[in-house]
Amino acid sequence: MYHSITLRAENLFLRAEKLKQGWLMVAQKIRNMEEFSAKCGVSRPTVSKYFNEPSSVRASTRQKIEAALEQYDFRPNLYAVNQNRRITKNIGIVVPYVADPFFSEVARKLEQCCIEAGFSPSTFSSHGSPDHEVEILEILRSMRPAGVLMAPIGRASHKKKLEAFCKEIPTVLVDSNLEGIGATFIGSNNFQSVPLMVEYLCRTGEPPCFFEMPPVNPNANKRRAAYTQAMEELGHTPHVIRVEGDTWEFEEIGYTGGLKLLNGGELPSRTILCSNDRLAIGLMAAAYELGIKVGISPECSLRIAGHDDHPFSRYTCPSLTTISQDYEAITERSVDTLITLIEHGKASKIHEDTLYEGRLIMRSSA
Amino acid sequence: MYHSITLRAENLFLRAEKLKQGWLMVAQKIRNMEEFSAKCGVSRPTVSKYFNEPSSVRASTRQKIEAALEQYDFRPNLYAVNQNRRITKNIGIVVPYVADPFFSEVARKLEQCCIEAGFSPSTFSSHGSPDHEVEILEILRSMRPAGVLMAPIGRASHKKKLEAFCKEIPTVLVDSNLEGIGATFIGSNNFQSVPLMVEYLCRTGEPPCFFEMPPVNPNANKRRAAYTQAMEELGHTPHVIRVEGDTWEFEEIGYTGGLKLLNGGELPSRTILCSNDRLAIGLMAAAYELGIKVGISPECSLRIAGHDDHPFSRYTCPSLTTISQDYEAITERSVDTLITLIEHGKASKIHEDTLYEGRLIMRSSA
DNA sequence: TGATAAACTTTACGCGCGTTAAATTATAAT
DNA sequence: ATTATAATTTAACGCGCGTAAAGTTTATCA
Repeated sequence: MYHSITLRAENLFLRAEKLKQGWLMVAQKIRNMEEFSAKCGVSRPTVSKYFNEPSSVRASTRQKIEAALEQYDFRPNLYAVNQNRRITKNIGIVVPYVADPFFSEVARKLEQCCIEAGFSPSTFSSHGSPDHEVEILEILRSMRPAGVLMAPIGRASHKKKLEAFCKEIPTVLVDSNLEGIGATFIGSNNFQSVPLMVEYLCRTGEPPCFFEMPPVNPNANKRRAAYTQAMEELGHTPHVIRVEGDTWEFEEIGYTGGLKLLNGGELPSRTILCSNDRLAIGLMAAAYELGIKVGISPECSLRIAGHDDHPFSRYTCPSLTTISQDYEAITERSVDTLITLIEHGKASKIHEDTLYEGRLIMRSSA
Repeated sequence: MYHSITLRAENLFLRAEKLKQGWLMVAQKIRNMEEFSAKCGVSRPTVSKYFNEPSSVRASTRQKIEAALEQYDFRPNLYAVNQNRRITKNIGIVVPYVADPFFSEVARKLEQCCIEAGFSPSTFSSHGSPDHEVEILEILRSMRPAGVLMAPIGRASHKKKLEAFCKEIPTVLVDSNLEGIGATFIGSNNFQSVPLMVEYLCRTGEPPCFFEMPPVNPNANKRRAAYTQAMEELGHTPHVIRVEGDTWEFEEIGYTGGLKLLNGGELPSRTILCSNDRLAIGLMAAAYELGIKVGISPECSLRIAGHDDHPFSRYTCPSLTTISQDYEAITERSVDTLITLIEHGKASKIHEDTLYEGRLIMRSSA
């Protein structure tokens, strides 16, 4: 939408300015759209129109403006623009914990989609703290965004404040759903992905137990429920192992919990399905430390599987068998939905939640 | 002229408001500072002063304002504020790749420091693309930030554009230095940390060879040089192994490069020092796949060490021996430096670059 | 060629706030 | 109580741009 100035053009300009001004070595800066429109030979309202939508002006006019843009380095003042537009072109993106590679990937893809759609994304991380999440909402409100893409922390989120926020600003929930909050929810279908994994594990060895931490978000709950259901449907007894921990340091939780579990000797199954990859990574570290071989090969005594296809799960030792969420589809669909919501108002609120299916990624840990 | 019109309209509005308040007890929405100051019983300029610096108004006045703040949630319009302030309270943060946990940690800490100092950070990730890095600079310029904290991509960065940017806006370089660009540089001292590791490795086993990818940034170059120097000082012959790859998927590069290397059979040493942890993680995955035992215990045939203390390196199998950079010190110092730069102008440009020392983290991989 | 629509120019208002100067009031110190 | 000082109020301007209305030019098509 806005045009960047090439370095070459800048240098040419500087040279021309120096020649023109002779003794004054100062390059003339364009201070505002008024000055710039004078250089264009086009009126300010037309230049304004151009910046809002280049195709809305005549081709000949556009050429004049773009020629000037190459010579003079001008961009409309962001704050003046946003103050005067009844609605900004900003989209807020909120993730619960950006240091979690899963969410940094999600954030990256969301950003990309927003930019492609002509919006300006601003990404925030709640850093795992519900208070900080609420603070972000405050900041967002002061940004008057056109809409918000939000992956909430989950169970600990301050739901009433979220709800109030969503009523004010079009918001699409991503990854983790909070019933009745936001215009729509887009995420993955745990009741498809988890049974897929359970079935695979049962088919290839001992039926799995389920390794989880206290459910910080609805996904965790759903995954446990999906596990139990799948096991029962296959005629097996489900076993859920819960470990303590309420931080977002999932690897640490999986590691310390894993040490306890594996030392205890009362393992209900030699196949462990973890509620997410980060937990699995911690558990694998614990197993390694205890000299327990993990994997599908005959000499191994433990199988471990995860969920999410964490970017590093490809490089664990052994590589982690997991479920891959359809990042691309989820992020694209989220942005699309939000934009129609922005453009067509709440009329399109009829949107049903969208759930994408996960893919089984068979590697060597299970 | 138009003020009278505004005032009249406002009176009408207030009257309507009184009616409404008598009817229903709905908390009225404040539209601007004018309205809010009326509710406070304080003049608008004073309220304005309060928001810029609460301690600059009398305690009794502050109480009035804060009492009103509790009743009517009002925040000054972000865009109007920033348009009118000669300089904003924004600080731009740029990292080369936010999906790299090292940088997401750095970004998180930088954000935190900025907030504590009363500034509003905006974080951007170059996503490993120099073009995108330049685009971010354009966006940043339009944000008129008070200053910028920048971890550049490095070798591939468009240096001239960075240089031009830094001349315009106070910028502190973090993590990766570009000679002559920016006001100061703050990072860690590779010529201390790498020798520390080399010495440790030599003392406890076979002197290491150095595993690196094409140096994407000055750090990589310095680490190699530091390795070579340290080896020579200890009377050993340095061996540098370079693997190909120009993306930011370091694990993948380490993995494929590692497979080739370890299959080749021409390994110069059974101890490998990697130029960073992510590369080491990939290499370890390759070793695992080839059935090569990594670690310090007697039955292992390969030692691998990294650099950076990547959040995940604690949970690799085996856990990764590495160098921990002093994140806290680096980020705090960066923000401090930037703020003095902002407040005292370029007068304080005398700042020398600051290098922090790394700590040896002995785990079980080497 | 003339009629009509489309694009443009001119003029002007308003957004919400920072900021300043002068006048006023509150507080502290003598 | 008087004075000096600090804090506040009042009034007003300007930031840079979106936007609207009315008049003018340019393009389009018969």
